[in-house]
Amino acid sequence: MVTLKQLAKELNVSISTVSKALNNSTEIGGETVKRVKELAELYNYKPNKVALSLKQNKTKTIGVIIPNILNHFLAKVLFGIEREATKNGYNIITCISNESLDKEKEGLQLLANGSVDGFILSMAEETQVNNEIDHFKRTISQGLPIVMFDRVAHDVLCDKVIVDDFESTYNATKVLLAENRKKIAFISNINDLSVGKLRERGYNKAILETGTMEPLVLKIKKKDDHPKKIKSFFKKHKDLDGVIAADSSSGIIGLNMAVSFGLKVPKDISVIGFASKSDSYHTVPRLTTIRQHAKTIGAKAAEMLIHRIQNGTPSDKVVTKIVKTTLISNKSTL
Amino acid sequence: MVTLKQLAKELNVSISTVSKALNNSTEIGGETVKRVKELAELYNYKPNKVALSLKQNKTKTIGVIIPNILNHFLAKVLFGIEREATKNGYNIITCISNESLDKEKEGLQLLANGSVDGFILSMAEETQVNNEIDHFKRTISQGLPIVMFDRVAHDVLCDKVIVDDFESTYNATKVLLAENRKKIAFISNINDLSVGKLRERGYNKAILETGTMEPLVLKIKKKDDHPKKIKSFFKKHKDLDGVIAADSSSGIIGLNMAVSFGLKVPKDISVIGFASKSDSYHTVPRLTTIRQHAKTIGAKAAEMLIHRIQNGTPSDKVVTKIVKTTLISNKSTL
DNA sequence: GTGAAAGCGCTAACAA
DNA sequence: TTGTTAGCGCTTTCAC
Repeated sequence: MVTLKQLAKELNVSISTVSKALNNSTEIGGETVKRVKELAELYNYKPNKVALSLKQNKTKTIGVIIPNILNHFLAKVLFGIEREATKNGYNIITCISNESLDKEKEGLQLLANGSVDGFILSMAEETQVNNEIDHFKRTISQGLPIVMFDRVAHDVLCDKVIVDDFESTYNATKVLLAENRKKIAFISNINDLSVGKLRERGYNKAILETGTMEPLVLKIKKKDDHPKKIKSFFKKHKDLDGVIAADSSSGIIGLNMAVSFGLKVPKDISVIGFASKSDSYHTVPRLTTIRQHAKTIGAKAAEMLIHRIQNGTPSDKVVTKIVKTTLISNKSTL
Repeated sequence: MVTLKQLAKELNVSISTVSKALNNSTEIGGETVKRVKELAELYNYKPNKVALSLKQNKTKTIGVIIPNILNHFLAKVLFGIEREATKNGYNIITCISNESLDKEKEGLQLLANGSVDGFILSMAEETQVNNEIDHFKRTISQGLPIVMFDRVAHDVLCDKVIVDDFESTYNATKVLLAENRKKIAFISNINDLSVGKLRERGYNKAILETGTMEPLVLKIKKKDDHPKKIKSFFKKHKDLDGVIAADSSSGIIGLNMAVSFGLKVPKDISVIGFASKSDSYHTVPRLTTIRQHAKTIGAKAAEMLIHRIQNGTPSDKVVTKIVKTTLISNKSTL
């Protein structure tokens, strides 16, 4: 890489002159500016990012700590973050915690050494289960702002972007009730997560409000064989006529399973699940889905963090943004 | 963040003494080392990464340029890269080209300013279609090594990690032929990509080798309604008894479509597709899949790049690694 | 209009 | 055993 020094030498001027010329300082004569710029262009000079970061004590880089990049929702949030960051001249360094508390801590530690100006993260499952939040607080008190999304810790004072999980399943359940469904189940493989619990509560509330129906919940563990679990659940409850799925795959598996049993969807049974558009293609008929607007969530989180970084917002002045879900009616409901 | 300077001041020693003490230099007396380490511990001192990078002229950071993070295969490769990188003390900065040539160039440019020690990338679709490779060559001649994976440019001299695309579909088609299938179609929504073309050729070869059968190919465009396209294709070819899908969703949609038509899988029709384990859950019966070992591909790519960075391998000495696919027989084939 | 010098945080050669 | 100094690449204040 060409440096200012080399340009200066070749032009027989000082380093500071070159620097000023390239930064369009009015101090430097027009002729000199021209000569400098031409040579810089010729050599494809780019200011060294590392030197700049050191000098200005900011990296224009955001640390993103994500529990699982194979989760379509989380990947899409990352996509949104990247886009917004790039738009604002920021890079992102990604750490994947793999749902592990230790890896999450490690990522935070590793980047809190001047590598990044702040963090965007969603808590690892293990972190939520153990309710560990000291490492977040420590990072913030070190002066590195955090924006949490989706799986957030309410006891950590920071900006947050969340989904209206409770309302989304409450409303979805209401839709099935309005279809006059009599036995609506709730299927979830994310029951250890805060968002999973909220979604279950939304469902429960709608069911209990009927006064006649009882919640019927299938909780699937990570290590289970998901299709198998769902299959036996269906076999056990032959009179099921509605399903609300809390995660992206249970709805798809559920619907396909129902079809394979010879049930007509949505005549015999309705299904609503959390899923993206491309996922909703994975069923015939197409799945009626709750969209979380993952990209918006990511973009919003990035926007909030960058705003905070650039304005030096006091760390006790925090905001929580709720991104509302949308119910997209496809052919798996009446 | 605490700096060496602050520690030195508080301890009444020089900065270099502190530095050496923390780096376990034998030059420094045991007592001093102890004092220094204790204070460093107390203040949770971490060497400033940026200063280190500047000093040592290497960042221990890898730039990853990926076309689309919502693609499960690519996301999984990224996962593999991240894991291997972290294992070796490297961070990754991710740029998403979104299949655009310009964004790919931009990402390369933006990070080739001292931000990273090298790149791992898969070409954007637009880049492949236009066959533009100058920006890669320029980056390499700047001294920044590149490792390409999956969608690679054969005319760029760099390390590569690829899949045995041709053989994978050739062999898969052979499997269906061995089942005595008489009308086997090939469905693809990635026909503009190098890998898509190779997969088609593998299928073609196997079909043509029968001497009696003709290739039957459905090419789906990005903007098409995929299920609709597949549906009408099935309607047009009622005697279809086998499907090879080149991408991760066509196989799933195809199988589910067949089931919804009342076909028995695999009795009436067999389906093989490229998909991950979690995707194969999205069909009933479970899809027989070609696994690409995405994580291995990512890990291998990272390993190769780091090796090259740390050993200063001459840029004309390159390696291509082929990661073989595996056919996982599930219930969508006999 | 141009240049010298300091300093961001760190390491390492050299001096004491 | 410890300290001084130079230097990584850059910006910016202050002299000239």
